[in-house]
Amino acid sequence: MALQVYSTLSRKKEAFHKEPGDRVTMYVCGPTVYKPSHIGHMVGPVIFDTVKRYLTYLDYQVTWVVNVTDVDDKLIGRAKELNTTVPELAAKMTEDYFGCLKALNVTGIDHFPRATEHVGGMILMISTLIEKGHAYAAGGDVYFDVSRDADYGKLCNRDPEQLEAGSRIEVSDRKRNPGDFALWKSAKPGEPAEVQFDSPWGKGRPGWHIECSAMATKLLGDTLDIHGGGLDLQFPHHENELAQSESATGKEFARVWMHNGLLKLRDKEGKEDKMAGSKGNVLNVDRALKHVSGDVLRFFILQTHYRSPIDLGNWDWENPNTPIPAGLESAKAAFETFTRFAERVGRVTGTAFAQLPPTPPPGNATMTLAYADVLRRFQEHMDDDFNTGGAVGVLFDLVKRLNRLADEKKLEDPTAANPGAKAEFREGALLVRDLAGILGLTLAAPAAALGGGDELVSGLMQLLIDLRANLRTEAKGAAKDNPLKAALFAQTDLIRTRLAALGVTLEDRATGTTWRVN
RNA sequence: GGCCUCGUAGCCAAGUGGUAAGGCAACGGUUUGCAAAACCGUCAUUCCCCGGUUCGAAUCCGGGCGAGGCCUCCA
Repeated sequence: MALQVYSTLSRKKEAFHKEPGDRVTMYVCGPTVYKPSHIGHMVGPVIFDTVKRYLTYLDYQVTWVVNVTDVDDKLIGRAKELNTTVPELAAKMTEDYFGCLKALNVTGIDHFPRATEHVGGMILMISTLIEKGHAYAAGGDVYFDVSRDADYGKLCNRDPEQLEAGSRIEVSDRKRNPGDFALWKSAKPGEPAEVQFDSPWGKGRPGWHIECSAMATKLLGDTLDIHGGGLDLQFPHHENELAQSESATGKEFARVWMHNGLLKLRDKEGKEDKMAGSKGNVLNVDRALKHVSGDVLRFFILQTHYRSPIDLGNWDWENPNTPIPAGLESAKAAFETFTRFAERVGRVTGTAFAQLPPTPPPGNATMTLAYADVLRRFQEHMDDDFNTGGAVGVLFDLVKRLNRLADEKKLEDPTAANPGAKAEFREGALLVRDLAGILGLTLAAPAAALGGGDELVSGLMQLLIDLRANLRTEAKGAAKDNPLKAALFAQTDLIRTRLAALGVTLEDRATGTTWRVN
């Protein structure tokens, strides 16, 4: 089955319009950098990063652009509150955003254009729109004329007439129609000079929608292959982008429109809520990362199909005993299957999971029959509109199968030589690594699980483990009726129980004892 | 009011015409000095309800009930 992608514009899955080897352009609306990112801000980046990874795996040449809105009302307001400047605030919050992307292994973004660096291009596009009669200047503002756009509303199925009936809060008397939207906003009294730009219509700054149109066109051309963003941006943002871009260029703006679902959660009473600053139930990425790894956050997002709302489950967010929502706790527990497996690969093969040699690119790869079905199922899911939830299920199946193999053939037992089974295991492990890689999951144990790399901690742990190992050897050697046997085991159990109370789990294996911080 | 989603086990979730993936939790078992981990097994005769189409429906159509998003520069 070839790749199918759902487009909001047609409201159905369509065969992807490009051939492997082709260049693919992708534009996704990015953040307004005025506050630290919360986990909801990561949903889009994780999904589209995964889209790019899969397209790249299929041999497409993907160029991905995400804009950074570094001038707007919220930035101006927030900078004033913090007694700082808009550029300083924007720079700081952009750094925060980049840090979050890195933590979630979002590595595929090729360009991050800043709105303030492309004002010239926006002015050019606005001028074109005025020349073509699609926009008009009024008192220092410029508005897009919705009535001159015959197919306005086609993305979201909106009727411009209906918009008039709606209660628009900011009905400016400069607008000809209530549905018209600002392309250029004149500077207001008291606004700092740094948010004022020169234009043919006087000092001011660009409207929100025009920045995406201008920057996407500049960096990727008139027609995008994929335009993405959150479901909440469908209207008015994407509708307006589409209208102004097609009016300016006369060409189709985007072949495929992809919209990701939003996070949802429920309070302690079980009532559904959205994450919003006004409710106080915002989970910043920084805070979430204190409790779960970036891998887990990413895994959590990818368990659900990207077009569905992502359910965080119940969260008593005011209670310090429930620092993260139930859904994340559950994802954390589930993901340990993978991190433990990755560690096991190290024990079986003698090579750390992350250091496994690269697999030749698809096409050249000779997948043995043993795992061909796994790869096929994985691809079928991903080909079906990037069904990452189904793909994750395949990954679980594969890991279970390899664990069974390792159990049955005793692959961790150094005395049981079994080169054939080991080779089979190793090949499966490579596939796990590759498939997880397509999803952007590293499967690395979080640093915190190993004591944060603290040498003193690991030294002390090794001391305890060695001491305990001596006690265990003594105890095992003691005769059944020797009271010392029980006494010694009581001591080894005491160490383990006390460590557990501190959040450290000991695991005794044939090859020795390992430890982890929960 | 208009536009658009969604309703699958205690919880999350895939499946959109051929007889219900996967995960969390729970409970048995193997293994272990005992644990942990891993593995095996149990856990929805049924997919919100009522009709219809069909040889066949969780999937399509109509109606109802319930939840949510957007129409306000919220990702």
